[in-house]
Amino acid sequence: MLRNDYPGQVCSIARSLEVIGERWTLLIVRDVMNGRRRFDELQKGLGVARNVLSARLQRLIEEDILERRAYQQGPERYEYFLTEKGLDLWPALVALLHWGDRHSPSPEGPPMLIVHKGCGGAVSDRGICESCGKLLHARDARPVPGPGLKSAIGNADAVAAR
Amino acid sequence: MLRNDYPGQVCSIARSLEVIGERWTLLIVRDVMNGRRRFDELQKGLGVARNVLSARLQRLIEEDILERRAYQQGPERYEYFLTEKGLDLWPALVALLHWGDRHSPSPEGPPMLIVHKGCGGAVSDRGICESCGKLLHARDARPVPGPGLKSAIGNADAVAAR
DNA sequence: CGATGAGAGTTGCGTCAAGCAACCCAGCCC
DNA sequence: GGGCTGGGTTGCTTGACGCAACTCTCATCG
Repeated sequence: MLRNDYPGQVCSIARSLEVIGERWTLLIVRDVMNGRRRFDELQKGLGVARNVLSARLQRLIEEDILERRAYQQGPERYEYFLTEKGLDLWPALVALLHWGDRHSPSPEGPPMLIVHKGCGGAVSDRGICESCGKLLHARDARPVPGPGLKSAIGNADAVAAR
Repeated sequence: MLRNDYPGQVCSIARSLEVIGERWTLLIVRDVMNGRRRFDELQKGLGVARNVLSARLQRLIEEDILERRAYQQGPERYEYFLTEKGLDLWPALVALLHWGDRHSPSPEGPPMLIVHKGCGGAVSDRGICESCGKLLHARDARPVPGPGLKSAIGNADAVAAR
C-alpha cells in the first residue's frame, strides 16, 4: 500500500487498515508474535527490504503496537516486543490464517497450526480452543509447524520452525 | 501495496494477504458485504480511483471472492456479490473492526456496530452474539450505524447508512 | 433530432512508495 | 588491521496509485 489514509472513511476497519494495512506490516506483527524479535532475523525471514523494514518498525512503534528494548549495551542491540495493542491483533491474524487454510489450501495441509498452550487443543478461526472450548488470547496460544511445512524443508527461506 | 507476492513465505497469513492485502481490497469487500453492489456506488463511497477499483474488482473475481452478475440487459449493467469464500472473510473484518474500536476509539463512540439479525444482540470481536451466545457467520449479522457516525452526518462521503 | 445523463468502465500521464544494493558505524574476535 | 555481527541509512530505479479525461451504449428530455 502507498499512502494509507482513506479519506472520508468513518469506519473502524478503514482506521485499522491505515495502520496495519501496509504491505509487510501484518507479517512483521505475525513474526514478532511467533518469537522473532531482532532486525536481521525479521529481515531474513521475511525477505523484506531493510529500509522498508526499518520504516515499518518505526511506524509500529509510533502506533504503540511494538516496543523496542535494548538487550545489550556496548554496541546497543535491540529487540522488538508486542504491546497489548499489538497482542490484540491476534484474533484478526487467526481469522486470516484460517481463511487462507480453508480457501487456498496447500496440498500438504496447513503449514502452521495454532494450539492452546493449556490443553494442546487446536484453535478455531474465532480463537476458541476446539478441545476445551475456552475463548483464547494471544498469550494462551502458540504456533506449531503443520504438515504443509514439511514440503518446504530444504527451502532456505522457509519459516524457521520455532 | 505493490506487488503482492511474499516470496518464500510458507504461511497461510501471507497467502491470504497476497489476495486481500492490497490497498482498498478489504474495504471493497466490506462495502459489498454491507450492500453496495455497483461500480459507481463503490467508487463514490470509497473515493478510490476508478481504474484501481476496476483492477481490484477483476482480481477479486479471479480469486473467486466476488461474482459479477448482470442485473439488466440493454446496456448491460452489473452488480457484484460475495461468494462463500468472500463471505468467509467476515470474522477477519469483525476482528479488525473491534481492534480499531478498542485501540483508536473515536470520541463519539464506534461509527458502526454489528448486530445479530436473530436477536438484535451486539456481536463480539470473535463474531459471537453477546446476547444469545451463538457463533455467527456473515449472513447472521448486519451493520447498524453507531454513535460515532452522527458526528459525520453532513459529510457527504460518510457511509450512507443502509 | 440533438443534447444530456447514467452506468461501467479504459487510457494516459505524473508522482511517490517499494525494492535493491551499497554503504556506514561501533564494538568484538583473531 | 581485517573481518564479522547487528542495526540500520542512502541513493537509484521501477512500477502501482491518483487524477482527469475519454469511450461506449442505451434512455430520456425538449
